[in-house]
Amino acid sequence: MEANTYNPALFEDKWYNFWLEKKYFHADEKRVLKGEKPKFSVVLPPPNVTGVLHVGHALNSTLQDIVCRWKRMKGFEVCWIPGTDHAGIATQWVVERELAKEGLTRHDVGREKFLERVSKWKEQYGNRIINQLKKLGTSCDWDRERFTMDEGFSKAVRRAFVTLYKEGLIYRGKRLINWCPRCHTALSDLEVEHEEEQGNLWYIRYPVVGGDGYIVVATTRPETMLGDVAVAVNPDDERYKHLVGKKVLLPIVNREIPVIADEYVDPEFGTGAVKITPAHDFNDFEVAQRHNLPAIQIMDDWGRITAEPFKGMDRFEAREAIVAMLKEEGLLEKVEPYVHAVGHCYRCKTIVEPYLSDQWFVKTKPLSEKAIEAVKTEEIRFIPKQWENTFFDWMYNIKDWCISRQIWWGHRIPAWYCKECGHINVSEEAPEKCENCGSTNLYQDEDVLDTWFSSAMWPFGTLGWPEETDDLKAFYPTDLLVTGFDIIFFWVSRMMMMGYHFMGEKPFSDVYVHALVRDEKGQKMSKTKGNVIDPLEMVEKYGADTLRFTLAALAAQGRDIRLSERIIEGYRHFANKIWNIAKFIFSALENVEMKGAVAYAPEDRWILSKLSDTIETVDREFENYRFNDAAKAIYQFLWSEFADWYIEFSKQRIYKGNEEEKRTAAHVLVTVLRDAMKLLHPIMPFLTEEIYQKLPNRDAESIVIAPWPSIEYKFKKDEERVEIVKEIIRGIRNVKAELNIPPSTPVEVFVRSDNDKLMETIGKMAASIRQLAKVSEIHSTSEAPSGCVSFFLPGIEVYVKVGELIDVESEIFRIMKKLKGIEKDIQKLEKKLANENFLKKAPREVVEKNRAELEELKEVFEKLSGTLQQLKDMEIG
RNA sequence: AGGGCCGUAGCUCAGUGGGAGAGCGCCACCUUGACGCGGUGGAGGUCAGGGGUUCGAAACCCCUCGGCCCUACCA
Repeated sequence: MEANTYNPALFEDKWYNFWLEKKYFHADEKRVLKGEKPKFSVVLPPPNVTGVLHVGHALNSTLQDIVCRWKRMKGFEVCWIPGTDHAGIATQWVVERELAKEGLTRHDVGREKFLERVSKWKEQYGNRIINQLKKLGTSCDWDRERFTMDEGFSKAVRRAFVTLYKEGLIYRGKRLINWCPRCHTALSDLEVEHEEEQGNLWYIRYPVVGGDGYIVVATTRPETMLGDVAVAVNPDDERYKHLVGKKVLLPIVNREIPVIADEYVDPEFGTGAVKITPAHDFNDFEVAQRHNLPAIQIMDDWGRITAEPFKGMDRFEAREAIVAMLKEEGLLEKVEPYVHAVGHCYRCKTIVEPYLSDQWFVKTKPLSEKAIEAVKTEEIRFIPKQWENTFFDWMYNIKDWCISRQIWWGHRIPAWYCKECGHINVSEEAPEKCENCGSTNLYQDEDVLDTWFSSAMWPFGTLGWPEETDDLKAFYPTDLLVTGFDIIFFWVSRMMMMGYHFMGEKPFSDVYVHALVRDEKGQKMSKTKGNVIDPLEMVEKYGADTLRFTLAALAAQGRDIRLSERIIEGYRHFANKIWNIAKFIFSALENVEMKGAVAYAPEDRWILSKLSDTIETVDREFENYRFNDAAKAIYQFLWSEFADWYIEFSKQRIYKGNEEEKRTAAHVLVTVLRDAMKLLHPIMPFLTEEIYQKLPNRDAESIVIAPWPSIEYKFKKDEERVEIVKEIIRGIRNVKAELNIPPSTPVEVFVRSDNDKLMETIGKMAASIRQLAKVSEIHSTSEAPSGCVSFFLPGIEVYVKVGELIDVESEIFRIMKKLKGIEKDIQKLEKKLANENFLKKAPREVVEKNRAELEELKEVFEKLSGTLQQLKDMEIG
């Protein structure tokens, strides 16, 4: 404790390594199974292996760590399982980009070599984010670390797939899906981001066959007309009734297509006539099915046109070309600017294409029911509750989930096709022969599963499923999930579906949905905007504890966090303050013999009582995931109560007291410090350990496993009396400040009170009052002395003798100002208490409180008026 | 189009039916034996605006304005 200022770099790594060596974070399933300890289990949302730690991760893991460390100290066997996600599309993309630098594509190197390359990449960088988490102090059970593609997990995934397939909940079919022509894979509905974009509505004339004139259709995608199979109108639309059943000639292609009637068409929009392109539009696909129309594909999987006369042209080039050709032929009636939502790939932002292809799907409706029920009955709770709506909204409208991806990095679909009979063999291990015809001529499906399919199994896959492990028995279901709202659909709801289906039980009890971390202007942080705050840089500059405390202090429920380096810097002051509190206490201990009896002074009971209140508050706020309130309570206690008042009080005895007084003060200092460090440990693990280790009253090998403090002290009366002493000191300082008397000028003080207990407390604390308010002497008096400035507190009058220092005029001004304020309050209260409705309808205690307040104000008013009169007399005289 | 969130001190935000609060910033003063990353004292608010419910509203309801987000296949 030699250093004058807080320097976290000197001890953070040291203590983290110590904790790892001691295996404090390792959960013992046997202790739980034997009933020796209650369990508390959490799974860490696995970050992408490609990931680099950002503030969102920091917030996420800090909040979990706070709860886990708190529970650990409360005696729970805490099992917090970390790991990483293989992040199929994202990871593949990173490696493909590397290849591209060498001028290669994945197809050039081939599947096997490519996968080797990805694995190598994962070996090299996959643990980066895990190591970064450790810098933050994360207390995960690293012995249980998992990866969504490790051997056990792969087995779990195959088991789940096969089971769902046999139950008819997974099927294969040719459907229209979202396709990313750049990533070259199918995407689920969720992986498509819709963004408003400025486009056009092109009005195109389709000549009516065997008649005169045209039917005009409006479209945002003229290039798809090559695949049109009909024109649809609303059946009730009088304008077009005569045309239904007739044919029109599709321009450029010169194909005759029917005019059909379908409810789907909105007569109000555009011309009320819609071109139908089943292979390239989701709505059109459905219309076509209702009318038994074929789907004509005119684009390949790279987004290139396959139909003449534009074969080989990119979809957007083709749009220009077709519009130009239509214009030339006089078939383009008009063009209107039009804003519409366009789907983009969530990974590479390429515009996605509805694409007709063979894919695997999960039937989600049957799986969703139990999950919905669980949230309804609060078997699973969302915190804050408002997120339930988001969850329900999606679950009620859930659609089948496309789980096949045309990439290589991921869990390969365990399906083998028979070349002889076409049968699909689905099994966990590669079959030797076709189960239908016995042929050995089999080949495996090329596709892999959506990454979210495996992460949906995270809460039980990490515990060893499908084996019936002790871990599963001890730790499933987990207790808490902490995550961001952006993956409620992707991940949270799917874990619920899978958890109930395979475990027959919920995967977790509480889902705490945390905020999004924005920059100080409220904008999302992004590398392109350059407004990111790098948590590791912050750890280096200010310490992990400071960053953690900042995040906790800002984590109010249901609101985004605006973070700036300035705020983090501000909270380092708090860490520094704690450092200095400890420094003072350790130096105070040097000259004290701790053995022997102690006798509490009033201020001792006061701070111990406050400590108990704080323990109560912190416990409650942690229980309710109100991290900001817990942080605030500790901050307030340590700084505003302990440092500002108690430590100042204690100096009287530490520096000037007899042996017993010194010992008592030291004893209380150390008790409060220890318990306060424990309260703070979940939020600031390193600093609290550093201090705890130096405490003479340490009650465990490490604060990590130290018992959570209990509520032992309740001295309400002492608490109240010491509060009044504080008010006296504050009042004297205030008088000096307002009368422009330098704070250091000693003054004489008289107090008058009928409250013997209070007078006794004042007597005991006289030395503190003299020192802290710079008072020369404090006397008890039975009547108001003259030549004094006075103020009044509940049950006591205080007179400050200012003698010739007094400036009568400014004191008169001061009192008049006060009287004015009091008068206003009295009037307000009198009016309230004159209101019969208030007296009749308000609860009695509220009325009583108001009455008492009024009485008190009236008393003070009278006393102050007396003083004022005295002063006025002095002025005249 | 539907849904949600937010608007409180200069800034960032707590506060959800009975006294308008915190941190930072600001002003003045202080080399007080842990800390100037400190101490003491202080200034500062029509709780976005309007209406309603209530004895009583920053809080509950409705409307308006302003900011943000999510969901959705309207060509």
